[in-house]
Amino acid sequence: MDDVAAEAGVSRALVSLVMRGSPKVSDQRREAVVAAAARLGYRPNAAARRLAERRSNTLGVVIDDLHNTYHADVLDALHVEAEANGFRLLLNAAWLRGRNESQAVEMFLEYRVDALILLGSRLEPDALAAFAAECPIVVIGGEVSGVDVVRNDDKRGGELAVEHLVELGHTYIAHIDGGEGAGADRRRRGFLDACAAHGVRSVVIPGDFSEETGAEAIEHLLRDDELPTAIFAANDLVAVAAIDRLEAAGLKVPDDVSVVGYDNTWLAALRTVDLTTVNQPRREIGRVAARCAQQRVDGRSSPVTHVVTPDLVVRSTSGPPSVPLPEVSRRVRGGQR
Amino acid sequence: MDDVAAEAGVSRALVSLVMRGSPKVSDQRREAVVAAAARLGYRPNAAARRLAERRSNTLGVVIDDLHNTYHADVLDALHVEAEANGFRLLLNAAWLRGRNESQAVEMFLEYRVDALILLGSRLEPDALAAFAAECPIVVIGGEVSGVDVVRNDDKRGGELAVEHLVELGHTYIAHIDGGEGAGADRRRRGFLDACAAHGVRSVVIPGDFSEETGAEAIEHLLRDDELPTAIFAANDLVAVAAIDRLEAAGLKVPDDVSVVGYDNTWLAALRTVDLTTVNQPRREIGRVAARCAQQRVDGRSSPVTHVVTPDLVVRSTSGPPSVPLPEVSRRVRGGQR
DNA sequence: CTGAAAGCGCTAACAC
DNA sequence: GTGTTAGCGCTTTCAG
Repeated sequence: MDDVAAEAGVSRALVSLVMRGSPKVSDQRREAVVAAAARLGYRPNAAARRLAERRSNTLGVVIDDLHNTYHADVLDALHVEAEANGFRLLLNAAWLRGRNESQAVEMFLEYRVDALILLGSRLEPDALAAFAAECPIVVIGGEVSGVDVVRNDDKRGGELAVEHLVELGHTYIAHIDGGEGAGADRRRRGFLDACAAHGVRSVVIPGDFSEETGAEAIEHLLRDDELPTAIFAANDLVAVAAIDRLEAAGLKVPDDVSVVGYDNTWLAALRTVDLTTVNQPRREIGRVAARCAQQRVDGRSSPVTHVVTPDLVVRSTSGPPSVPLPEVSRRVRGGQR
Repeated sequence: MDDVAAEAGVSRALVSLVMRGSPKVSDQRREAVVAAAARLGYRPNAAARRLAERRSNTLGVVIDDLHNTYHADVLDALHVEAEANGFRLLLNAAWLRGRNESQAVEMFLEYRVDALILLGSRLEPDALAAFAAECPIVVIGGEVSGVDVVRNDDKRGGELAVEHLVELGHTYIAHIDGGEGAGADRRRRGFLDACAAHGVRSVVIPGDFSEETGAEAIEHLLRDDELPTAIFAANDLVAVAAIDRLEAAGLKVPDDVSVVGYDNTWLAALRTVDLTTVNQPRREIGRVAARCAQQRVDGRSSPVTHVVTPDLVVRSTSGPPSVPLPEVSRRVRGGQR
């Protein structure tokens, strides 16, 4: 830095001002400094800067599972918003399916990031609380208390799926459960409540968020006397696996069975798949999370929970049930179109 | 740190030694220091440390496209290997499809990472060279010179696909090209060379790595008088889109047309898809890249290119052609199984 | 093992 | 606008 100052014929302080874009520098000198820096190949040292400054202007983002493309969309929005607020993003993935999440968080704590954003955290509440005492934390998609949380309204999502199917005329709907997965219990709750509210029969098949679950659930259903005419899966992957198994059994989707997923992932949008699914407004989630972190950095001390509203994306895996409908329902169906 | 030293009743230097795990500290004192640190909630400041140390013990990883799940696997391996060598990984995604890659790289340069790993870089050779002058760079999947490169042998991959199809008895094979995509030209080269070597008819349909390409290519082929009995797609996504379009046209895969993809992504492994595809040894790629970076940090100055060998994963989208085969070939087919 | 001292590269006050 | 003076929190060196 001294070298740059010498090269530009100014003081080191002036160089410092230019480097962080202060407005109170004359254009002439600014250019001289920039030119000198370029000539010398000077690049400010981030470590030194953050040591001298109080804050790092950096948000640490820990991603539970990089394989989940859903996270990527949230990150996009997060990045745009963070950038707009003068923050940089530093990522770290919690490899090995959550095993190293603490490590990832601690690394960022040592880096003294201004705030931490956890995408799909599996941290124990205790561990999370301990970390939250050191640094503002925003959890996306989680359910913990004591930290900021941004998530979609899974219960409403479950309701949306059921409402859609009921409107199509279905009267017996199955739900393939997501087990311990994030939001799975709320999705189930929404499913059950909506089924009860609309007076349709329902059944819940236990499972998790995996592909195997989808196939096994169908096996399970096929053993019953009566197959539901519609299935609401805990997420898109399960839905796709279920469809695969249904078709292997000679059933047509949506003619014989309708299937609805959750998350509106990249997979659901594939034309081969073209899955009707509940969409999480990822960009909004990212935006809200970034703003949330910003506010915590700016001093707000009490954590809040933001719930964003999901919506339904109707594609080609849902349709009216194949059983002949009574005249009345048929008219309703027509009105739907 | 002074506080911890006081609390533990030792010198600050000793605390420093303990914090970075030096072996020449008695267990007794070490424990005293650790306990004191825990009691005070002390956490070393990474910025201060890297300012004082020469190196940062950190590798910066820039990911071109987080939506590409292929990268996630490479990262896993990268992380394991880096960790084993005492390195930490810091990620940054080049959002907006390559537009911000320079920014991401510069950020890491300011952080003074020991080396940079670029996953799927789209940087101009000039820009890359400029960065490489400041910090060792390893490009994964690229093709540039002047930096370390780790990539799979795309040409061999193309050959593998053709060899597999020829063994099944195919005599007219189409290739849906990957255009400007990474490695696409080499895949095409391998395809053409192998077709020539085995004396089978070939046709190349231009495209890129997108889903649209797969569908359009099939439209294109359907307009011809004679449909190839097998298709080698530039990547898995294209292959899946092609299969979709083929089936929409009433053709069966693999009965009427065999399809082979490239990359062995998560998508190909989905049971619904079950795509025969060329597999890139991601873990090996990750491992080699980490080792490469390590060596550069340790002093090796001349960049090298590592080419790892792909292999074929045979699944259910490839099979013998439907046209009746002469007796001779039929026996070959049998021998294959 | 300790204690002291110097310095990593930068920012931040303060006077000029 | 500019130069000066302190540190930021840690590592490192070196004598004891």
